[in-house]
Amino acid sequence: MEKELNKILENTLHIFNLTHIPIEIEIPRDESYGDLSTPIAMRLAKTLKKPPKIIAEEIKKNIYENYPHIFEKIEVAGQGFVNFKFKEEFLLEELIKIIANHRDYLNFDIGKGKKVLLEFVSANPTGPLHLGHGRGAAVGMALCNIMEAGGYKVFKEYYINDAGVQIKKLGHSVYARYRQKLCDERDYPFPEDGYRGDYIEEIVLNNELSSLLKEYNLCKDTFEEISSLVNNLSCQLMLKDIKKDLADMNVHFDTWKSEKELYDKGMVQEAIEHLRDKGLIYEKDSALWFKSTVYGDDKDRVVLKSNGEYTYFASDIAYHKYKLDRGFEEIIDIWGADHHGYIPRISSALQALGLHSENFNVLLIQMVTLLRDGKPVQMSKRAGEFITLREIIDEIGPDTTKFLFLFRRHDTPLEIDIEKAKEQSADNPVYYVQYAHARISSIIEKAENLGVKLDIQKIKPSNFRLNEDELRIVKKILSYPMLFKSTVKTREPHRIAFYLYELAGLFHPYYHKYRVITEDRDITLSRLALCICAKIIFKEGLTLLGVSAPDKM
RNA sequence: GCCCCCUUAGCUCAGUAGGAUAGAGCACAGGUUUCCUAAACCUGGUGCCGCAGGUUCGAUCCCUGCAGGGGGCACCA
Repeated sequence: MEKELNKILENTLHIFNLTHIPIEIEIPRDESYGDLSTPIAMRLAKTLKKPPKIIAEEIKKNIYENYPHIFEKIEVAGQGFVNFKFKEEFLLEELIKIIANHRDYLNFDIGKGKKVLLEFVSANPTGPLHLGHGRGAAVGMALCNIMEAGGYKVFKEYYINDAGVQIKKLGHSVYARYRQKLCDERDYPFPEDGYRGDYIEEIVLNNELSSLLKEYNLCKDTFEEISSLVNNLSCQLMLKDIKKDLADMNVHFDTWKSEKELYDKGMVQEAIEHLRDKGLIYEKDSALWFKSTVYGDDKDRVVLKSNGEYTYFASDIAYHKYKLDRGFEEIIDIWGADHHGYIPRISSALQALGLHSENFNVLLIQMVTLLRDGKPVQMSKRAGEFITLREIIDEIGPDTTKFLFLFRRHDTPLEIDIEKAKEQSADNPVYYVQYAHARISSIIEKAENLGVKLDIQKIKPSNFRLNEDELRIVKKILSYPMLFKSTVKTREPHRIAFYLYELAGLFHPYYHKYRVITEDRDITLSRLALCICAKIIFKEGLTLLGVSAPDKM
């Protein structure tokens, strides 16, 4: 609907010898202002040196004359808005088009095949995923689906931080627990900064670890002797759990990139050399520094410490270089909001490597707090007391978990009330939306059983009989493209979730007020068409969010 | 001290890349089931959009300052 208006406005402005004018179209707040509206006359007032109302009148007159079959009413209002009300017939034609070819309606070519690397979750494999990771996973997966529907080519990658001291701590913790549990050495010292969570014990008691270490005598060999083996195995087992959590959330990655591999293949050194060749690396206090200030960072950053070790930032540079080397044109990283301070330095590195800053985007994911009985559940990672993503998925199910993660802008803190999430009531938006889909499915099924079937080839707008409530739903459905485009542009998946919630909020009352299957054949077919369309949208939206769209509940 | 984010109805939050008279849900009160799924629906009313300036035809939205809340500052990861 907005696409047609856009074209019409473009043609109209062309008549006035105006080309390449950005056309804004919006849905007016108040229904009485029409279906769509444009403030274009106010925009043009300056260039044309005419009052906006005069311009608006000219636009109105012109469109009225040339497109009498599309508009019911065109009005000039306010300071110069042009408000459009479509003819019912036009709206219904649009509806039929959706049913006839919904892929065409739901997919867009905003990205024009642009290759995007989307990196998300990337949690250190030193413990189970927590809620924040889950939120990042949900947002990442949804964003990927959305951008692909928007014509981008998106690759999803998980970066495994398996090279640093954290992995050593993990291995050391596992080793110490092993001595304590399986070697009868209850007093074996546990590393002070080790990981104390129960999951360490689970790794130790896991038969897989024991069997993999059969050839070694862990009770005799010192940690130093077998550390690399234990570190590695612990990391592998941890990753296995992480992969399972993500798989159960239906989150999948195209590639899992290991940090350790970057070192083993000399890519870290290579990346630093590359920057050195560009004159962006210098030595100070026997350390190597990257001139990130050249690209707007507050201060230069160390890449090679004076003790000869690379910083975490060094491997990050190498990793992001690797992203570019594979030909990706846009880099999107999804991070916890506590990492926001890293944006300038990574952005600097990418710019130094030749990427324009607008092609690097970071989505920051804010904290998730869990409420039980209305009170926040205290979490402390050091003491090993925290609620894992796994526990929440098991308790409230993956669909609810994902939807709740996506029912808020990603950069604002989120509270999840676990009692409410389990309630499966109106407090729980995911059920509200899914239920609308299930209800529609049930209606369509019933109609089929009664032998009522919509023949899309034969149906014409003149067959339709839709009332005011129904037209409101039709318009909401027809506004999907606008919503979708804004979601792609802003990279804010929550907009889809809110849209679906609003659509469900129109459908449920409608369902309650009217019956779809009636004695009147035309009315039945009309309403059925509306239902089929709504179902297409619910299904699409939920799928984009990674949430299931059940036919029965 | 410096940087980032947040501040909208009693509560939780939207607000369509600057538009018209700022919206939902919850909570609270009352009601609805012979009917395609009651996990639903209907009827009730609320706002110094944190404060103060600025930009302009127009600001909840952009800029500056201030206040309150959260997060971050490293040759940690």
